Amino acid sequence: MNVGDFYFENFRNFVTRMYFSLCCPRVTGDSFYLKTQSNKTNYFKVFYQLNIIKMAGNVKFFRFVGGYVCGAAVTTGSCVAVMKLYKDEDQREPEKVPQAQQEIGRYGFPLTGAEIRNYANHTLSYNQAMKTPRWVAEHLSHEKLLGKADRKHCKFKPDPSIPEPFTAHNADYLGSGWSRGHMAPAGDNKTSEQSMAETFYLSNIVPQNYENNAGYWNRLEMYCRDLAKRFDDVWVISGPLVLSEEGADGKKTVSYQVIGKDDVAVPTHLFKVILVGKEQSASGNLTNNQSVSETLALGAFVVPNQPIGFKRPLTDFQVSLSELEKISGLTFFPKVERTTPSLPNLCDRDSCQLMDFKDFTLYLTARKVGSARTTVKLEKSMAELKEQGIAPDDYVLKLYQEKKKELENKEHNLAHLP
DNA sequence: CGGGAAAGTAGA
DNA sequence: TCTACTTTCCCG
Repeated sequence: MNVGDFYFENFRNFVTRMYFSLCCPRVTGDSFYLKTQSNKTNYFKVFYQLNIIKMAGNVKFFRFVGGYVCGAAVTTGSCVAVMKLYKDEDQREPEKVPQAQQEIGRYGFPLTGAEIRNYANHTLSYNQAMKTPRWVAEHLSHEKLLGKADRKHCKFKPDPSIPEPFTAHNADYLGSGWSRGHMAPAGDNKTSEQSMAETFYLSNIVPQNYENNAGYWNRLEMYCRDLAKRFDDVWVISGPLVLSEEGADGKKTVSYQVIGKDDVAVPTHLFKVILVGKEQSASGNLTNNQSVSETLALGAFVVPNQPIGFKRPLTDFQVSLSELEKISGLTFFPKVERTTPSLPNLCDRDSCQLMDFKDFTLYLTARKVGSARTTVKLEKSMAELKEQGIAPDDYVLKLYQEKKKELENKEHNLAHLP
């Protein structure tokens, strides 16, 4: 789905909601919608702010709805036309609802907000009660991981497409003791500023333990990106879990912290399902008797939302797909054939080995050396590496020497300014 | 790569 | 003078 279609989905959702709130105000009971329903001017104002501005510069949107709809809405300043369109649409295709259901549903059934939401490079379903995503899906490929989009230019912010009563805010997280953990990682979106910025919407964020986020989970995300070098396609679905705990009395209880004024749910665990496609080294096309599922391999992982050291291999946290589906309430990749035998295990086809302490520390050092702004900081990074008993590899050494020259020149010039 | 907090600045 | 935002510095 392109960006225009994405905006159109928001537009359609919004119009549908407004339509329902106009029809049955007593049922919605929602101040946000009630406030607007009795005042057409105000209604249009909100409508305009939320939707038209976003779509104004988008040619694809105009094409999608046939141009005249949006044109009419904008030029006449009336949403009646838009609503009428949807009404007419409904009348063209009358739903055959049984009599009993017609009465039960006279004022509509509850809305969950769990509908699929599409962004430039990720797709998610939101949980309006938890104020976190239910799941976030991505497709990784070698090409899409190239680029130089920088997370320093991004800001965490509420997702504008999530209704205000159901969204988390930055204030919920700040000072809470929990970090804002991406489900679709920023690092998977180096190719586009736009798609990276969208991963910073709080609809893609869950409260995550700092050390877990920067450490084990970070390395798991790196492993996924590494897979994209060896497989043509990598699909990743990530999300939060709240799992039960058995007390001393043997009773099982689900208990989880909530943070901030919005009561954002802190997950006890995080899951990640990884499905890989054809291996890049594979020569030739599929043979006729090779089924699609044979070219796929899958791994499902459940990781506690707490610090996890380097000693724990990823396979410690692997679970069967059916087990994860049972505890998450989700069915993953429903279009994949589920005939026996089950899908090949990712950890049989690939290593499932995360970066070890030495390589990870070298990687972090390379990052720090590359971004050092003074020679003091530069030397400090190298000293820290030595303190941890790790000798710099060729790559770090080369980066260090280049950066050292660069900074010495800069600081020399600065010291001799008139 | 993954994050945060303190310090500094602009505006009411 | 207080608040809100940006810049700078910091951590694993």
